[in-house]
Order: sequence, then structure tokens, then C-alpha cells
Amino acid sequence: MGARATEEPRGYHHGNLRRALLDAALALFAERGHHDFTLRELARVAGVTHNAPYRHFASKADVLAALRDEGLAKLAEAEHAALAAAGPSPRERVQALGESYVRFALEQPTLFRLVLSAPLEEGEANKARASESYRLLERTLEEARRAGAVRQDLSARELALASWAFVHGIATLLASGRLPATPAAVKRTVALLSTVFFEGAAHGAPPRTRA
Amino acid sequence: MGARATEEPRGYHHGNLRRALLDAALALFAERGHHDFTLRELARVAGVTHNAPYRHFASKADVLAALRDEGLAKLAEAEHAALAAAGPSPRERVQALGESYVRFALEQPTLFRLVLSAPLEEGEANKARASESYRLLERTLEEARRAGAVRQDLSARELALASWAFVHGIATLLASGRLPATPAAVKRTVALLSTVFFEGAAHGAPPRTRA
DNA sequence: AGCGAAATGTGGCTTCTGTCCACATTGGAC
DNA sequence: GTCCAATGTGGACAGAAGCCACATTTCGCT
Repeated sequence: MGARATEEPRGYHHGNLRRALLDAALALFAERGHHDFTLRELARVAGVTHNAPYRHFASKADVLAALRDEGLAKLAEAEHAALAAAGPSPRERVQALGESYVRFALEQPTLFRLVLSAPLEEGEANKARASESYRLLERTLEEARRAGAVRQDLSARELALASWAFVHGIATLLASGRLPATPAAVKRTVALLSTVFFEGAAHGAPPRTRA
Repeated sequence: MGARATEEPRGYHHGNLRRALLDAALALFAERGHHDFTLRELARVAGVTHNAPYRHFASKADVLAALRDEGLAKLAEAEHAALAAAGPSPRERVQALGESYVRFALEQPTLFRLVLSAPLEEGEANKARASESYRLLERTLEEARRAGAVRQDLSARELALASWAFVHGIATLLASGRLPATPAAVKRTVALLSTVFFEGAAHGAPPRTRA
């Protein structure tokens, strides 16, 4: 991955400072548990002066925004990958989406909090990406509904909302350390919630041919 | 010397500065959407010098911690009140708990985020209070389970966890502006999720009609 | 009462941060 | 090769956190 940019022999120009700064921020996120880094610290880690970052970001808030966008993109990517790897069963596909969401929250708790627990700004691109991730969920539930895997008296939109709340709830609780996050515990928790959700989501569905 | 809040000024420098500072912080929370206030600002609002707060709080983080504790206490209080006002039906009681949680998130979104979306520190009292609130939920679901209102193949602990995730999910999404928060929309969303959860939680419970 | 001690508030530092400025260096377009 | 926009540098300023010594007010104790 990224080279350790602590004290590299480099010329006047840093190869890709923007990338280095974002990486440094992510590294700090992982190291500490929160995202109140300092711009000057990022610059120090990247080996540039406290002012160089301003050639790539308008302000500190702008760095945060870039990180949010990046996180959102990573999440969407992970979701797509999960769907691609999932089998054809509608339930399995919905579950794959939820699991990738939770996994994201567990692997990068601070980033997850930054991206999805912070209040929405006027973030246009941000909102768009979030909508994209959400639309993926809605589409998947639409498929599940068409396949008769879930109750028909609720719209795909409603089911998507319900599942989102459910998954987001677990993810948030896990990412903030309010639920035990050992692999075994996580697996158990996810399985449990999945059971409850699908029972609730399936009940009322007219008996259908395909599963 | 009661623990009652917002006393009248007693006639010396500043009656109850600690209280005034916390109130100022809460007011700032409500005014802006975030909780990155400045200690000096609180002091200014309270009409004291930038250093007076240090007679009541060890640091800025300490103020945050106090606010978290306060928020947790308020939440627990609201939950108790909701339970007291709820009828005897187990389902109604569980629902009352969930609604009070969501209402808290909606009425004080910033405080809610501060209290329940932030990573847990070494907050001992904090954790204790959180556990208390959680224990209330667990106890209520225990009652529901004993009354046969929910499926028996899941423990009360499991059901509590599932419902917590569910409710926390909606609350977080609402508090961060990711779901429409108009009263009507909220009512609909809560009803929807409640339906899904209880269907899922009730399945396997005492016999009932099947379509 | 009164008087000393503990609380509480003040003003003045020091260090650090975000952001603005003018200037230096560089790589690439011509 | 020359010139320019992109990028990095160094300095400056306001504002904030937190420490210190000092000034007040209130209270405990006799």
C-alpha cells in the first residue's frame, strides 16, 4: 500500500501529497479512536510544512469531507463486491449486503462513525453517494420482493428502510464499542438479528414457488 | 443542598456556574448542529472569564463527559416515564420504550449523537448508566417473554439486543438527518419498524391464525 | 461575632492550531 | 531553453486550551 512517508528523501515536491494526507488521517483514525486530528499533524506525518496541505484542501473541513466521500465510496465498493460474491438466493443477497455494512463498521470504526454517524452537511456528492449505497439496498430488496421472498404488503422501499435501520443499528453499536466485537460474538449477533428481521420481513408473504 | 437544576442566582459571583456552563453547551448544541463548542465560549455566555470553568471541570473533555452523563440520565428518566405511562400489554410496553428512545434522539439530536454515537471512553459512570438503560430494556422484554408475547426460542437478552439495534438504528438515522424527521414521517417509520420487529419477534410465540 | 481556610473567579502567560500572506522552487507546455 | 501554473516554504495573526499566581467571596470553627 502507501509508502511510509515519515521521513522520505524527496525533492521539493511531494509525489502525491493529497493521497499522503488522506492516508495519514486514516492512519491516525485507526491509531486513536477519534477523528479530531490536526491539519498540522497530517503535514508533519507527510513530511511537509504546515501550509502545504492548503494546496490540496481548502480547509480542514474539506479534508473531513474528502474522507467522508472516500469512506462512502469504499462502502459502496464493498457492497458491490459482497453482492457479486453472493449466491442467487434473495435472502442471501440481502444478508450479504448487511454483512458488508457491518464489516465496514468493524474494520474502520472511526471512519464509519465519521461517514455515517455524523450529521449530514450540505454534502451534495456525499448525499449522492449515500443514496447510491441506499439505492443498492432498495434494489436488492426489490428483487427479493419480486421473488416472493418477503411479505408483499410492504413496499420494497419500506423493507429497505427497515433493514437499513436494523443493520445500521448493529453497525453503530459495534463501531462504538457498545456490543462485544469479537468475531464469534459478531457472527452470533448478526445471525440473531438476521433471523428476527427475516422472520418479520417474510411473515405475510404469500407462499411463493421460488425461495 | 438539593441536586435540583437551574437554581436562582444566590447573590455572589455566579450562583451555579457549573449548571450554567452545561446549559450553555446544550444551547449551543441545539443552535448549531455539532458539539465542537469552545470552552471560552461557554465562559463568555455565562459571563465569566475564560478560566472560571476550570474550577468546575478538569478539562474540556470533562465537560463533554458531564454532558454525556446528563444525557444518559435524561434518557433513562424518559424511559422510566414512558414505561410508567404505558399500559400493561407487553408489546405496548416494549414499544413505549422504543418510542421514548427515538423521541430523545429527535428532540436533542446533537446530545443524542454525543451520548450514543460517540465511542465509549473509560466512562465508568457513563457505562453504568448505559447499562442501566439497557437493563431496563432487557427487563421489559423479559416480562414480554414470560407473558408469552414473543417467541420463546430466543432469550430475553437476545430479543433485547435485537430490539436495541433496531431502535438505535432508526434513532441514529433520524438524528443524523438521513431519514425524514417530520412528525408524520417519523410516526410512519416507527410504526413500520415496529411491525417488522414484532412480527419477527412474535413468530414462534403461542399459536395464532395463519394465512 | 471573627478569622483563617477553602472555593471560586481573574488576568496573564505559553504552546498549539487554523488560516492568510508573500515568496521560493519545480516540472511541464511552448 | 523560457515562462507559468502548480506546489511547497516561512512567517504572521487571531483564537483556544490549559497552567500559574493572585484576588475575592463564603464558610467552618472556635
